[in-house]
Amino acid sequence: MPSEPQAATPYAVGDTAGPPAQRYGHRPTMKDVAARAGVGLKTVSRVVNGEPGVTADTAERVQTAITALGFRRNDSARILRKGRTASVGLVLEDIADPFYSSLSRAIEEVSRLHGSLLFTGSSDEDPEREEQLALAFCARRVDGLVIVPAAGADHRYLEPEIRAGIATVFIDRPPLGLDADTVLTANAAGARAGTAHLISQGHRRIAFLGDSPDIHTAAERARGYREAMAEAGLPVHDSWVAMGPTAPERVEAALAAALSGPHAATALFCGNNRVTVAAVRQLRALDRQVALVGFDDLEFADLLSPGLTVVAQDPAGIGRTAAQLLFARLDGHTGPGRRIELPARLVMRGSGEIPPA
Amino acid sequence: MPSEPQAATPYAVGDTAGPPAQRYGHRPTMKDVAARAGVGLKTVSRVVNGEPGVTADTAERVQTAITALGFRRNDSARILRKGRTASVGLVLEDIADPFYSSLSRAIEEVSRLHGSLLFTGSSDEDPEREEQLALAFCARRVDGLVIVPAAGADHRYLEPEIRAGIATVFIDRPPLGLDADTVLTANAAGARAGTAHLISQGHRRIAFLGDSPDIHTAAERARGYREAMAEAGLPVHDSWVAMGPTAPERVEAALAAALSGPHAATALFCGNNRVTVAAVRQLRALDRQVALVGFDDLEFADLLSPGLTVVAQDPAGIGRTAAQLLFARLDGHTGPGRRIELPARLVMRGSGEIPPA
DNA sequence: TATGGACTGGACAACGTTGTCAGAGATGAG
DNA sequence: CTCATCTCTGACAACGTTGTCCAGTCCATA
Repeated sequence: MPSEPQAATPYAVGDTAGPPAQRYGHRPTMKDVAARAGVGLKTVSRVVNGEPGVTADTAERVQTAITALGFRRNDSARILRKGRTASVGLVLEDIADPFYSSLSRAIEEVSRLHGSLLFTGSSDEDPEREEQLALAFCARRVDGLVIVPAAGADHRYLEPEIRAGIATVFIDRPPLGLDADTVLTANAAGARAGTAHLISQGHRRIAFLGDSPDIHTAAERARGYREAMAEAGLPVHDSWVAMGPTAPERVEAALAAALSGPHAATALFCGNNRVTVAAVRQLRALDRQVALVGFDDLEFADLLSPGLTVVAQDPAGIGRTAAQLLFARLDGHTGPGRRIELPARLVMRGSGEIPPA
Repeated sequence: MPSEPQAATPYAVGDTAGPPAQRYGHRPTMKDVAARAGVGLKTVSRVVNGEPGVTADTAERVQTAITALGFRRNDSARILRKGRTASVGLVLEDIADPFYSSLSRAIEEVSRLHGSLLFTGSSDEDPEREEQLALAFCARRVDGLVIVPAAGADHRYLEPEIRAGIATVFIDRPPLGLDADTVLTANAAGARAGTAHLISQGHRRIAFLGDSPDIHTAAERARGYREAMAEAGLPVHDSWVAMGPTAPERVEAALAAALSGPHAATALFCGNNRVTVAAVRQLRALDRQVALVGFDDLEFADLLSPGLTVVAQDPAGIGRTAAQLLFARLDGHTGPGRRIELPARLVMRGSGEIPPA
């Protein structure tokens, strides 16, 4: 079984001793192709790139040599020479999260249309790792960056990069200390709509369980919740609001607190999909039917009983929009950062329509 | 709004006219740093790479110049010189599919420990796109490739690449026409176990709904199903087996066929998660309680009623194992391709334990 | 036959980095 | 004081590609 060494410095080219390029069992270069075809180096380049100025006859000789040697153009060298890398870096929280993987896919699609490849890295909500990843991408001279900011990250570290021309778009959460293109969901409005929906079903005591308030989306959703409550003239009891890490045990504790005591809530607004999943599991375990609206849609939401009422985001839309902003900059657009908010959509499936007990 | 041009050639560096490197608002190079610090070029290189042989005093002058100019080493050039790129390419079917995104995350983690960055691309089950992506990664001189073969792809196109030293690992499905490291789930065994479980619950007429038989995993799972049936001495009626595209409408039709007529099946084995989701939805719509076992676990499987019995794969394990094989090769391991099969696990949650009607 | 133009092919420098090697000072021994 | 040794530094070539530019060839025309 392979071993598992610690990386000295993550994201740095490993320091192999000895002469360079040794580990490749010799890669033929254009020079080799030229020698074999009996033509000049530049002629090979022309053939490879489909440039005009080569006789059909010569071109064919070159082609033959290329396939015979198994030549493949070295894009590293090409990149070095041309200055554009046709690649984009994507830093997000966790590619295994369906929300981010949908988003990633949308970015990939748009990138493909523009001929770009995609580097992806997960920050795990760690600002240091976000920075390492983003800067490693910059060192590779990606043309652009798409970043889901980690909680608490200060993005001024990107200033030299952006000045140097790396197009940068932030998604899901705004950057800190920087003006840049940003694509967000209308988190507060969505949460307000979700909460208002519960109120319209007759609920007066509604709990909010969300992620840490230093995560922008979590804070915004909490704000929307409070606004909706205030708008309806409803008080918010301390025991109803829990914000912090979303590990299932934490959610269970928060849920137990919210649903007990003299001020027991009759409905639940869950700040993200992890909370929703944990809460639904816990309610199932407790065998309690409590009204619930979650932020973020889930694949099986319609198959639960009752179906899960959610405030759905549009991850693919966010990704697509972000990528479009990015490539617009790469195509020459300049100007101050644009901020686009995509609406969230209330999807009623039953759990949010349970009346107060 | 940004425009959406068609890419001339996907994954090729865009042809910008004019002198190269123009779009960067000048990136300082080591030469610039050297000039500013009043030292030689190589000294800057030494400082940047932490090589010995530089006085603390000189090093500090260089550091100052670096931060003043916002210098960042150009890894493209470094790569060109050193020959190793510290990057890995991952080609899979669809990064938005939770199975593949978990897998991707695991590969990313191992890569990070080895100091490598990850290129990701989705083939959408199109062999041509798979090849385009893989070769584009090779042109960037990734050190290694991890590939989920698209249905019907012939992988001999990779021979020159592998000969040239690009470590290659196939996952989820074996390569065609090539000997290489491969990490698979024990698909047939898993499907056999799942089917046998239904049989042990008293079912005699069990349907199999799966993906196209030219997808290796689908074929293997079908084989496992047939083996289990044969082992129990049970016939397999034609109307029970449907293999093909997994769009919901197709699944609905197949399911209707399997559950009707004189040979109506009493239980269902679903060949992958997309089929399972479609089938569960359809059964719900028809309001029928039919025994069901699915291949692949689903996030909410325990929250359905009844809970979903599945044959669970271990995507993270597959990804981790594949990445370990890959880096073992990069660390010098040679020899013929290794083939590792990871077991699938039967998880009983209720839907597979419904008795025959 | 000479001349011009169109076309083809190749020599050369450059992209930004790193490996090699040799030079410049400083230090110590004889 | 000289020579050897050691430490630090920098000049230079090379990685594989592409842009520039010039030289040669071929044909048609004056």
